[in-house]
Amino acid sequence: MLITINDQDPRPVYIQIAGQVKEQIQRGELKAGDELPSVRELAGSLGINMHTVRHAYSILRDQNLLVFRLGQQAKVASLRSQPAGTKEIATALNRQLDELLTEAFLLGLSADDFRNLINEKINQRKEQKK
Amino acid sequence: MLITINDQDPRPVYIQIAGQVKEQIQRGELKAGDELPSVRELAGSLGINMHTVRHAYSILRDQNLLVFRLGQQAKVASLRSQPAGTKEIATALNRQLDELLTEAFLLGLSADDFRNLINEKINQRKEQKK
DNA sequence: ATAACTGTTATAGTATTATTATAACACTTA
DNA sequence: TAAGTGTTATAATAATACTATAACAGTTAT
Repeated sequence: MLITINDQDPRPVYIQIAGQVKEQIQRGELKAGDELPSVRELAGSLGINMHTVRHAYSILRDQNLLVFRLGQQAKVASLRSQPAGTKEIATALNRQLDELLTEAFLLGLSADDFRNLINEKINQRKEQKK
Repeated sequence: MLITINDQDPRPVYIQIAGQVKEQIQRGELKAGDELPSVRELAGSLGINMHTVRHAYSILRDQNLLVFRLGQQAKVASLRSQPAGTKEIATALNRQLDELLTEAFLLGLSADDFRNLINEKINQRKEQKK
């Protein structure tokens, strides 16, 4: 669990932490059931307060990415246990995709350029899996 | 220029404004050279302070989306006049695309699912242009 | 020229949010 | 029982966001 705080980053610390943990989950570096460092431990190693870490974790719990149980460390949630369902998340994905497309076209990319870019990235991932 | 402030939104007002203006530029509702409402005018209609609007505009200027000239209202920048060049923006696009891909795959989408989704969206845009 | 607009800069004060500091509580595990 | 979890509560401090005024420098139209 490598978490760093960037003083130059204008975003609050708890957002930075939540973002980094989220990324590690999305990248598969943290898998369902994996334990996170305790709020006191992470806070200690980062030199910040316990509650700031807790705040970060709580946000991810609200997004159903983490699961808390009293007396135990926070764990990465299993994907199936997302009560929000795929529906809402899919709409979020749609929105993000729309934004990305407009941005790409703004940059002067053609539809084919974009398709090629996508294919490149997909192939990169396939190779990494090998 | 329809700009609204959502009190429920945890993000600061200047971020909300900057975000909405940015979206309108990306959607083509605001085109290069279009004038934005003056900071005093927009602030007045939103019931907020001049400097808050200015802060929002300044962020977009730093992103090379707006151009300021003393004595004149802020204008939407022409895309070619982005000194940062396509390079940095392209890396931002790359990063966003990576995040989106991981998120999509997390949701269980296959590579083909994703390609189909992209194609649908591209076709939607082509139809809108007609 | 002048009046009425622009954005710019400066200074200050207030309001809100983020962070820290302590402490006690409830629960789990060894 | 002891040492580790997250939880809750309260309070104080630090940092950020927002407002309030005012003056300045440039533009545009009268």
